[in-house]
Amino acid sequence: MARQVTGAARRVTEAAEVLRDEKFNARRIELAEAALETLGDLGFARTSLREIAQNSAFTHGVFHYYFSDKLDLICCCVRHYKAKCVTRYDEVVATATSRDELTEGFLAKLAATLQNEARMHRLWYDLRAQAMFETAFRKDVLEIDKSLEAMIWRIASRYAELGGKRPVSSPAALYALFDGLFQSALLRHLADDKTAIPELLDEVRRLLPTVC
Amino acid sequence: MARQVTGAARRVTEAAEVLRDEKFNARRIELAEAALETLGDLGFARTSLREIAQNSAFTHGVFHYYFSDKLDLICCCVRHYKAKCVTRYDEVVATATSRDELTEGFLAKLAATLQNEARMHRLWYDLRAQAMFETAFRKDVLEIDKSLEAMIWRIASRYAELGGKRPVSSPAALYALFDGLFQSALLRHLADDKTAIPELLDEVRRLLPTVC
DNA sequence: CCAGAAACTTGACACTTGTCAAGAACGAAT
DNA sequence: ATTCGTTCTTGACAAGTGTCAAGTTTCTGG
Repeated sequence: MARQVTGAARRVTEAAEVLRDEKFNARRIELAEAALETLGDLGFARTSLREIAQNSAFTHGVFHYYFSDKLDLICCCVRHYKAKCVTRYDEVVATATSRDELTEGFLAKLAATLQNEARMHRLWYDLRAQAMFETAFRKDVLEIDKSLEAMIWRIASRYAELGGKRPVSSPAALYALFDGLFQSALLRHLADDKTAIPELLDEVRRLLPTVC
Repeated sequence: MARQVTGAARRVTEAAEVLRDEKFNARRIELAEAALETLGDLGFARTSLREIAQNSAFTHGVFHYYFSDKLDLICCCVRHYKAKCVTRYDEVVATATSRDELTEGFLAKLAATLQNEARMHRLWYDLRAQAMFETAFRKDVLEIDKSLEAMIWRIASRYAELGGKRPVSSPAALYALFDGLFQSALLRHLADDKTAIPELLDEVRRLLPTVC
């Protein structure tokens, strides 16, 4: 019986531990989300923990309580950010029943992303560049890159399938192409170039049938 | 005669002024080159004027003497850096007499660049990302981007010409494609991925005949 | 209700940063 | 040789940085 009790007691403590862990992790994500706001505004180079704290409901000490250091925080931000991005086009891919439908759905989301989430995306490009200098970022960044490549590949495959074809180039080349176009359009958009978005859409509209 | 003297005198002072300006500019470039060393090592975020000075033969004060502020210095670096890059493949384009020759020349230079100038290129990607946050960089970065696009276009046009064809996509799309591939290969190369360079070469070798 | 743990705040630390002023070294014209 | 403008060095300043320890509040199990 003593054994049962200790067993039950251990289960309870373990459950409590799990709960605490979850709460801890949920808080980390809250903090990461708050940090992303400032990071999107200022970029990695100009963002300090105090600035993050000031633009949020938290004090700068909390960040040190939940993260071992600044890099740990940023890494958590990057990882969290990933989850949001990768599924962006999945619904379009799942519901589209024709090439045109897929094209228009994709383009609409593309334009909306560029318009409304420019800050987050410039942060992504910033962090990807930082990963070339900072070893600590590399693993996460490479992983996200792979996920994005897979995301593009899902779109292209579906598009090809709807036309009874197969994509003509590799996942890597396709991702490079779309990522490059998006990056360039983003920069131009941020530089107040009103033609950036329409020209990106034109380009993609023209490109899709030739690559898939 | 008095007029001639003052005219001559003015010519002399003007000549002296031009000389001084040239000397001043030459010094600025020296300093920019020294700064590029450290920037390539540490990236924009972690590079301070003092660090630049310590890794060079100069003291940190000189930089303030020749540049109005840090951004001015970095801008000068970016502009100077541009001149080097844009002509990298011109010789290959000019001398190649067949598609194969052009391909192999291009690939060789591509591999060498990735191998030997990784530091400078990661700096470029860093600065391009910074331009999304820092207005002061945008003009120069957009200009360099245009030059690089033109550079890729020269290669593609020549390649197409040698096959009696024309490139099938726009300059923008072609640049996006190659830039995206290069950027991804660079990150992998810096992460000690030995397959990065050969896989890039394979990809480009496969791609060239399909786009031109 | 209360003790002890968890969550958070505050303020201080050591250090780095960009900037700049004061002056030294240098060079050239008089 | 002296004077004057250019070039460069040095040291200082204020602001900002990541980090952390000490203390306060809040929560929670008994």
